[in-house]
Amino acid sequence: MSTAEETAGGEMQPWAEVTPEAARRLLVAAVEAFAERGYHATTTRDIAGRAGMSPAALYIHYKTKEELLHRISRIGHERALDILRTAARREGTATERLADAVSSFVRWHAGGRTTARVVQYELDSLGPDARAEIVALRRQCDAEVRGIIEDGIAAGEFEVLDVRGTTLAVLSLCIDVARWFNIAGPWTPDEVGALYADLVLRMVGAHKAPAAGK
Amino acid sequence: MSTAEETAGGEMQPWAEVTPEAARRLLVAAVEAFAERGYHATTTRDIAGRAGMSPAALYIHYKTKEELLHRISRIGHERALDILRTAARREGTATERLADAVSSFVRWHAGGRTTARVVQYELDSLGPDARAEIVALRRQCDAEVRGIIEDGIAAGEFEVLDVRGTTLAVLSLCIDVARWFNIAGPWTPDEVGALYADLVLRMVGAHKAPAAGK
DNA sequence: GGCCTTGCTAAGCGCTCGCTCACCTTCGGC
DNA sequence: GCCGAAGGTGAGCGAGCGCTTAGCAAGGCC
Repeated sequence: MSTAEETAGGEMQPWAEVTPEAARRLLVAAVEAFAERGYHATTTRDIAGRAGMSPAALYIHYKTKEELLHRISRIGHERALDILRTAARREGTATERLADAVSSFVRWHAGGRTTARVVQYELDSLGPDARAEIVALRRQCDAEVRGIIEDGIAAGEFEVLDVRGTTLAVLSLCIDVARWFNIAGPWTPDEVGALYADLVLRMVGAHKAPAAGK
Repeated sequence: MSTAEETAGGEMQPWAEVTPEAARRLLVAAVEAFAERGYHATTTRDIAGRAGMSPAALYIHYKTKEELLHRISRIGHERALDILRTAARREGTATERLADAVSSFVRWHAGGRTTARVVQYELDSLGPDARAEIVALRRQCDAEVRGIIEDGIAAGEFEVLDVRGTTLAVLSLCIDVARWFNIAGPWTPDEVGALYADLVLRMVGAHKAPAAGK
């Protein structure tokens, strides 16, 4: 299984780039708390407590509570874009690349559900400047997926009525995995990824099956 | 266009069942505020202000802020179930009924985006008892859609790998409309409903087109 | 050994939150 | 014209919020 996320230069430890260690502990604690209760319902005391520190320690490493959300959101979106971009630009037919993109993206949303929830659903809690930066990253995600679909249409592999709408629906389907996964059913991230890749290929009217990719 | 929502006994004024009028005004104000900022970021002063009343007036009609969310969520879910049930139990082939269910359900999420956002995304802000009641309604929504898909398979109209997973994906796709609609693109609720009905029929491998339904 | 710098804590500031309470209208019944 | 109920208000309570500040322990440098 040589799929997008292993070859994207991504770390296995998703927050390894955050230093020093105390700042990373606080950030991981914030991800968990935000995913569980939501940004506004999470207190700085809760975050510091989960990291085993006093409330004041948070403000040595971060200027505000919102900066924590901003850094989480930016790193998460960069990772998401990385996954999609790697799948979009690998070799192979549009069918294979779309299946890879969807299964990788879904696996990320299912496996890292805590992170993905924060990344995908707490966007409105950011201030205008931070939100604008993140929205730009999201548009790039959209462009990568739309690119694959347009390639598939040009190559005669896909049959799509509305490229823009179908792109949005494909991304929407993947993103919403972060909301329901692990609440509803007994699937592994791999299983959901495979199922969703099949569903998406049907949505774009792909003519031939992907190359046995999981 | 004789589709689910017109024949479901639903009101055109969605909150008509809430009386007296002051209680309804407060509830409508709460829906708007919750949809804009989220439950936890909304203050009781904000809700009362939007309704043109003093903060204390809220507590004449509702015991707590959470009771407001609970009532909104229950009425909204009952409406959603109503839409799906009407489409599921009308006459017609499984293909026609599924297309009707999806397009009606999507139109409701797109058109009443403020309400749908609260209903679909603020579930975790409810306490355990209220949440359990709402989750039961959601399971009934799931059962209605699964029923149509199983009918379609039995009738040889659909080809589906995983009934439970596909059902979940169909509902997920529709629900997520409440998150992105009116942010991303220039579609009307009708257009999104029609596009999504087509996409979902592809997902279930429907063999013949639906009967010209919008 | 004296002395900064770094990373942290205990205490608490100012503020706003959900919610309450004492009181004030308005109005139908008689 | 008086009365009680229903529906409203202004002021404010206790609690908890995001964030700040004064001070402390530890380690490298001279």
